[in-house]
Amino acid sequence: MNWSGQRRGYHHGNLREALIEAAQVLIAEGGPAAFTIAEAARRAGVSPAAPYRHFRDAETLLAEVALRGYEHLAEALLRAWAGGRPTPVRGLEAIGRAYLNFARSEPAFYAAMFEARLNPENHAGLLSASERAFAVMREAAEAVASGLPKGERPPPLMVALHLWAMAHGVAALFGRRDGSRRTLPMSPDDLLEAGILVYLQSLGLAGGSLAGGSR
Amino acid sequence: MNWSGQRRGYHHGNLREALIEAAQVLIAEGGPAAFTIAEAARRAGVSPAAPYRHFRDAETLLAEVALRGYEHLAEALLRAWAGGRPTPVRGLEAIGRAYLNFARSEPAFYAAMFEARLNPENHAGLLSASERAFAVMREAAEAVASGLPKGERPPPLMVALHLWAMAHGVAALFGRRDGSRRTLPMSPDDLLEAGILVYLQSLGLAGGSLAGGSR
DNA sequence: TGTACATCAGTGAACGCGCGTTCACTGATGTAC
DNA sequence: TGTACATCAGTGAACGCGCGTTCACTGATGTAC
Repeated sequence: MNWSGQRRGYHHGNLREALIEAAQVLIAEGGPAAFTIAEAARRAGVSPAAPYRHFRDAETLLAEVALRGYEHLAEALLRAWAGGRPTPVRGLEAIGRAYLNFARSEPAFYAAMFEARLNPENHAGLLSASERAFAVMREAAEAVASGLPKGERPPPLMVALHLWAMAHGVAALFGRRDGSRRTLPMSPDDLLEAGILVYLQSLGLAGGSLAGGSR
Repeated sequence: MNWSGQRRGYHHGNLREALIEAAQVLIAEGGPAAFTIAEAARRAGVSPAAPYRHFRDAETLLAEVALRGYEHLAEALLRAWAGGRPTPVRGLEAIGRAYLNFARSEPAFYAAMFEARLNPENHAGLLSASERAFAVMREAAEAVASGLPKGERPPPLMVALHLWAMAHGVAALFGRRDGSRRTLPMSPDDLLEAGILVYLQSLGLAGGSLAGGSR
């Protein structure tokens, strides 16, 4: 075994992981289109044929990055939710922040998940992994809704979808760190947080005046 | 001149437009990565060198598609807004619908605009074109805000950004017509409309109960 | 109306490139005995 | 502990491919006179 990532001669020891990491670097630098098997192999210090011992083809490697992305996102959202403590509303806001933060701090995962145009049918586990991530938002929406009087409860699934859409929209439009980012009068974080607050207030949660500022 | 698009011998007559259209078909089929100058030339019935009489390089052609996309989007949003008639709130909802509809009915424009990773600095006019599209949302948000008592007005720019983010999020996550689309208990249109309604209600507009349904 | 000519949008051949993938192979690893 | 051997993760050379782009060229167009 090779636990520190150094080469040690003919056998790499950890090539599968090294290739995934190299792919992430390439994707983070230039999007899914910038990832090639040949370049990933080069960066892992290995011949261009070596990756085929670990992945059927290039798209399979890309799908593995996307899969791990969904898993990491699910973990991050679950951590942010924190079982709905201190309150479900706070938890929902934290989920939004975590989503945005994930998009920014893991651009390779994010791009593999949402910009690579992978067909989930061709990659076992991709769809279910994305569903596990969404399930966290759904759970949060259900907890929030259940805090409302029975006659005033919005459909939790709808609330979860709105949360996802708002977080995704802010992340996609304003969350990029690179040059394509637009200048804004407020940080993406504040923008998203304000959006979630406005939305939740409408449901009878997260009271307080909104006029005149985002916080 | 050639007003019907047929070739007529050595000179194409309308190659620039034919290339842009071919590019759109390719992008609609497989995203920005599926667009190549060579294939666009082939589809326009022309040698691979011909495009260089009209575009400096491949990225410039792609940027032209994105530019036109922003222009078409601005037009579509302006039409939907309709000067804020019958009411600003209705106009804002119509803008949301139009945005979503644009993403669906013009997948090539949409992908060139948001998935091609074009740097606006490298393509004159791109940034300002996107700003013109956003200006419509901003105008709508200002009209909506000005209908509120002075002390309760949210920052119109923030409202416009929230609208954009929500519409973009729904379009990106659920608006695709292809296989990567997730199954939903409601149409993307209804989802977005409900989201906008919930949001606006919080601002003291668009009254009515939201519990139990999306409309 | 006819002709000479400048313009310029096309051609087609060629280039170098990097990619994905396959193949027979080789050498390191680890296990059975 | 030592040895034979199966396994399998690597090599490196090769392939065919399609791309972006350049170049000298050609032929259609339209304008000046």
